[in-house]
Amino acid sequence: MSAPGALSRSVEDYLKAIYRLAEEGGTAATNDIAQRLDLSPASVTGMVKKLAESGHLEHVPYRGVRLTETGRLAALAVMRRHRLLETYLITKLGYDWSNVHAEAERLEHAVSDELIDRMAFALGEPKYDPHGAPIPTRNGDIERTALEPLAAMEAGAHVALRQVGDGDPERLRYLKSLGLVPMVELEVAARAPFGGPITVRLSGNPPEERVIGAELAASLLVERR
Amino acid sequence: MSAPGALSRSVEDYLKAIYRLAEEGGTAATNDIAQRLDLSPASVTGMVKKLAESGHLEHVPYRGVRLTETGRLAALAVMRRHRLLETYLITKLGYDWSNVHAEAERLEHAVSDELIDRMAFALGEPKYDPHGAPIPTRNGDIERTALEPLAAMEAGAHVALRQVGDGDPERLRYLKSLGLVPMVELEVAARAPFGGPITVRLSGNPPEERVIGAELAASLLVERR
DNA sequence: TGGGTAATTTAGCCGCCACTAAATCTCCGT
DNA sequence: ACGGAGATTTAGTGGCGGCTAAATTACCCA
Repeated sequence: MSAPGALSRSVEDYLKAIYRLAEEGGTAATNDIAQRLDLSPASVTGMVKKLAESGHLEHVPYRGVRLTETGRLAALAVMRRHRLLETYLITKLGYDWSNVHAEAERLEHAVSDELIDRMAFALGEPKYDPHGAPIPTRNGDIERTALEPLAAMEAGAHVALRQVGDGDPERLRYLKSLGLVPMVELEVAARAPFGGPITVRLSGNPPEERVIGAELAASLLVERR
Repeated sequence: MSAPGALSRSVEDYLKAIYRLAEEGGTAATNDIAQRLDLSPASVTGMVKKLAESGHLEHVPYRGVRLTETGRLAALAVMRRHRLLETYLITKLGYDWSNVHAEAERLEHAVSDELIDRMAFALGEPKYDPHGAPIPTRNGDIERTALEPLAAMEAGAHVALRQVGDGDPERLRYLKSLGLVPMVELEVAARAPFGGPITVRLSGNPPEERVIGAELAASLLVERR
């Protein structure tokens, strides 16, 4: 739906979802894709066959799916659009970081590459979006970040918060209220055992402490200091 | 496709086309709609029936179509989105007025009203788009301009150019090269008979003359001075 | 190693929105 | 008043991208 020669909205959503799944867990299973896109597994099978025929991915029936280079580039183009849109909406139009996701999700299928490039220029060619996710370049290069979840850090670790998921507005509002935004420096003050909460100390004056549930801590990506 | 509770892209295109036709020539005939949207007349009949059932228009078979208030408001919402998008893209992102139409045409179906309102605010709530078309308000009010085509002016008439069509990039580039942009003051210097060209004098220093073909002159809307 | 369960695919379907071909209506001019 | 041209509608179809229900496959465990 974007510029000429474009893929359908559906196709773009599939490619993006498959890319993200591969990024996280290795192979993308039919079920995972269905869950991520809120579709029935049967629907996914159908689309996957079409995408295999169009050369966007390889499909071994009953096994899984892997993007081809073509598919990878298409997925990255969508992600570039999404992340630049989020950045633009927040920076230039006063959106709150907690609810830009939905708007970007619709626009990413409608904007042309020209518009995206103009936005990128207006923003000074940013490398990260406001949630800390790296923005792919026009050519499909993307920074391979080696971030770890906060949940994996041992007590005493010094880390910088680098990236948070952009999908859930409520969670984002909560994180912002805690001051947990990308680039904040943290020290892991304590870890409760058995999947309990993590306590972090914000480097401020005076330092403040935050207690973070295990699930939330698993979704915060940090870099060691 | 826009914000929640939205109409499909097709429906929005139909409503907009019908509104524009009614604005110009009174009733909107099946054939006119088909031509404007580049669809077969048979397709139009089908969609028109659906739109009648959904209460967006009244349809007297074999006669014509008229928008209901619901349909009118929906059409105006799309036009507001389109015109504000064009204004924003030109003003804030450096688009040329000759080719912003296609981009706006796609985006008008994807942007939320929140985004449009933010753009309007950033632009200072403009009343006209860069081609001179009035921008409907949030509430669906639109200025009823009483403009006449330049082609209808007699020799000696003093007019201001107020509005030009936004659809044809090449024509827009040509107009711009002639200095024929909205708000320019003109005097009709001469009219050739039998649908011949019109010569206008631009109020400048020194005044310059332009010869405009009849067809082009019919598409330029002016206001008497 | 044979089942049972969960994942996946197939089969058949539906809504949306186009299309062509054929039928029908309107209306104008003689 | 009527015949024909042109406009419009009906009938039947197709692609896209969903769905459910049923069949099939993979895999783990006893």
